[in-house]
Amino acid sequence: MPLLLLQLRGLLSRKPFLNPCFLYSLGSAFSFSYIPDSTESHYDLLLKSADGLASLRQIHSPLVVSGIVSQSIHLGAQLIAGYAKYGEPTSARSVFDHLIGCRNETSSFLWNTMIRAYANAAGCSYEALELYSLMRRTQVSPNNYTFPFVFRVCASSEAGSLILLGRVVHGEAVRAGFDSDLHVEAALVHMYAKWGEFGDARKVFDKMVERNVISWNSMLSGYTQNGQASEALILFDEMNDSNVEANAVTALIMVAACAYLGSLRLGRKFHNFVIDRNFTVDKNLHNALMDMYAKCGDLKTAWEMFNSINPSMRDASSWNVLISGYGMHGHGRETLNMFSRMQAEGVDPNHITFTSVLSACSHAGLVNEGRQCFDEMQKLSVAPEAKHYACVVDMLGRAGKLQEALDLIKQMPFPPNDAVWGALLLACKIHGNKELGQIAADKLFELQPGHTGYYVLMSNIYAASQRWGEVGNLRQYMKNKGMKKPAAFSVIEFGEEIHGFHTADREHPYWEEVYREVEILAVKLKMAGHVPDLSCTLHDMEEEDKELALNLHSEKLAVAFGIMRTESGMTIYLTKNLRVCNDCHSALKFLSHIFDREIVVRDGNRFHHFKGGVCSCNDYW
DNA sequence: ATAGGGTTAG
Repeated sequence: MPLLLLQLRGLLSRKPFLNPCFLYSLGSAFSFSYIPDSTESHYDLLLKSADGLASLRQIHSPLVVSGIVSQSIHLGAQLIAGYAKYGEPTSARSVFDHLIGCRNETSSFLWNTMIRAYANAAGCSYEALELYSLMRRTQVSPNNYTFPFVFRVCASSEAGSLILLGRVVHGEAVRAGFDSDLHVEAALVHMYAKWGEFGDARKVFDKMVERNVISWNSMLSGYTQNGQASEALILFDEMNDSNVEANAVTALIMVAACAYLGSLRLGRKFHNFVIDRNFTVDKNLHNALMDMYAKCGDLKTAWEMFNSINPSMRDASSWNVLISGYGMHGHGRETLNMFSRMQAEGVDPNHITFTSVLSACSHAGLVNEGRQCFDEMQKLSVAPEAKHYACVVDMLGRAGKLQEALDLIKQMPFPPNDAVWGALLLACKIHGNKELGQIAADKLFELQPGHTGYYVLMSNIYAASQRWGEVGNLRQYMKNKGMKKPAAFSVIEFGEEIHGFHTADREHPYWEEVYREVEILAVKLKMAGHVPDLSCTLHDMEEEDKELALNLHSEKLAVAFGIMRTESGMTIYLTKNLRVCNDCHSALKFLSHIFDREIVVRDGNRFHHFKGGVCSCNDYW
């Protein structure tokens, strides 16, 4: 055993804080000639303690010179994994190519390591898949370690829709006989669930002999990420009935599901679940809980949770959750104050922070502040992305500065996406600008031909300027393509009860009573001065039908039910999947005054707090 | 000698 190795071992056992790489560079600096008799285990130790790209490269070159790397796939794999860890897949690949070139290597191990290196590196999905395909062409067999890496690549969001390829590889795993391996199955469940292919995910999941918490979590998060949070709740009950115990990750996913649904009661239930099970509340879970309280209308608790974090432990993500929470409730000034405090406390804002701040400015109509913020982000070298442009266009557009919004779009250094044009289209609908709206719509129909919302917006713009012919054409087009206007849906929660209402709902068990209550409310509203806004209905109806249709909007049914069923003075919490229409917004303001109740509504875009006849959004939404 | 799940915007 060479001297250096003995010394290293000795030193390390006595002083474990000493990094052998440091000693090694010391040795090189004094020209100790240890390299010629260095051994595999010597390098093994060095590689294990390499703590950065520089030290890795330092070890790499003598390894090549001595020729040891060509003899040891073990060392080669360590180098590959090391380079991958420090974000250098290209260097990893050169080691791999060198080894494959000189060794005629047929074991799968090195290939797996290299595929993993690509799978973990950002933006290397294509390389990972290409290597997998090369592996098969070179007659090296993929094994139970290979498939999970490949499925993870197919599941990764940067890789677009790789689900088809995933299915092909799934077939290959079946033929190779690895499809009932626990890890392969878990990776498959994750991949299918991630892409919302619940049938296939379920098929793999159901036939797993050993169904563990990881696979359950994959299914649950798949549902939540694909907008099916209520399915996640159902599955969670199923999990409870199984013999698998939920863990802190399960709780995190479920808290996020409640945030999505806007259900404070369920959110609290899962918070208690975390406490009862004594789960460690790490930073992520803490943030998820804060976010849930903010998104369920309970800003006070979100704020308290934020304050319970030791100030020195507050990082960008905890600030981001708080800032976005205040922003979506329309508290523009407070949001900007928090943004300043964040910077004063030395936390660097990131792209998410700026999205939240810009959107807060948009909600609160703080145009100048928003413009400043957009300039500031570029000074802080946070590159504006499409979502930031979308927020600014939204902000300018809502404030009626449509031309400025269009000018900004034209100045963008990359092609605007659907979010940007969508913001402009919405602004055109609010301000009734048919010409600009047409420009935005043409782009959107090209970019997202299947997105129903844009057609609905454009037809609203035509309708507002009485272009019935064009309204008809658009509707006919949608009908031909089988596109349906998304159904409005409102949920009201009180005590232990949750009730959902569609537009003109006749399925709710108490719909007849609710309809009677709505009629009573309509009379009270008129007496108080509310004028029904008939523009919120389809044009080809009789006038009286229009008024009736307005009264059956889902939020009116839900609020009527709330007024019937809850004690006077109690705050009413509503969640709606789409934006509130003008007529409902006005009606809710009057109702909050007539019944002297606070009504909190989370619509598809933001919160409205109705109290004493006014709304926290100042009619700006 | 290599393997699986998670939050934050709109």
